[in-house]
Amino acid sequence: MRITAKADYAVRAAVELAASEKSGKPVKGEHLAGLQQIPQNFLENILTELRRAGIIRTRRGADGGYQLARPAAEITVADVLRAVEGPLAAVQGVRPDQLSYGGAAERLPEVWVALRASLRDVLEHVTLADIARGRLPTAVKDRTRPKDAWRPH
Amino acid sequence: MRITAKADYAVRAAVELAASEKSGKPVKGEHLAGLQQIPQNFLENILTELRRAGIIRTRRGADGGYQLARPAAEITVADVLRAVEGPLAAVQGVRPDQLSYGGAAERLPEVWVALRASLRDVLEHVTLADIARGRLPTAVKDRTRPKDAWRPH
DNA sequence: CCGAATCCCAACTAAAGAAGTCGACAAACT
DNA sequence: AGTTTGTCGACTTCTTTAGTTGGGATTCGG
Repeated sequence: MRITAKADYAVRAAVELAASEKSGKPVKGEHLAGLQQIPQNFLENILTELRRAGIIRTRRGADGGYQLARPAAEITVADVLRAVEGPLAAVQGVRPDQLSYGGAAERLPEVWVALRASLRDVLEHVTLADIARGRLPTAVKDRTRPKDAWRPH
Repeated sequence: MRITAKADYAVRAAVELAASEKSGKPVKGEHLAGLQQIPQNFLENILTELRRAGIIRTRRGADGGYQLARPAAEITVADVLRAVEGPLAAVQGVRPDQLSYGGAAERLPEVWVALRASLRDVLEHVTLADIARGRLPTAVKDRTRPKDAWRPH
């Protein structure tokens, strides 16, 4: 249940691209790395994966750089995470809908499926534009509101 | 966002213990391993962690074995997962409530907190008794009902 | 009190994943 | 042509995962 550095970097970089979407100009790797304090070489590896997934577009040469391939309001955090890690939730590398257990644990897969559904509830509804603009959707706000949401559990 | 073999084994073993709760007798490691097809030595390591976390009780010698330390209806899946892995969600090992980013990603921690909250929504409401008896709470059922919850995403 | 059954614990290992780094190469612009 | 920038594969280092092994400590039945 951990979010890796790679996944975190991917989202942060994508959000920065969302923020400079209106300029229309590509952002250079070096600049992007500086904005979010991410090791540049590592970041460029990640950006290449995002390009292969069709999330960003790139240009080489002077005046080159990275930019979103689609409007920021149409790219969700789930899209970015799936591009750099695989499926959102997996048990020992297997997707929860393909599991089958015997004995008393027979109904356990349903729990894993529900878990995945609740991840999707959040991740598929927050767009890069939402984060960049600081206007998070109610699906998120409602879940951060309860005082104990911020408890260090 | 993956559930490790260890976490999966821990929950399955705990559910089996829940199922034989009424017998009042401890279940042997070898038997438990057989029931869920888990490597016995590895399982016993895990069970020791569960004991140290106060989730199960053990007895040695002939007639020894493992049993739940509290009623199965009072132990949630989240309890078991926290016992064997750390906190439910962490970004690069840091709990989401302690993060802070600059630039356009400033609001990103709220997304991670919402994510964790939605994990808790499921995991803190399903008990071992629920799974063993096959009666999952509505918090889970509602999330497995939509047809696309089982889609291979 | 002896011996068998059972859990306890620390140490070890092999394989994979995480987090980067590096250097040569390919495209684009001036 | 030459500089700027992204592309790609290979490599490294460290940690985690998924176990295994072997001896030690408890408990019980006889």
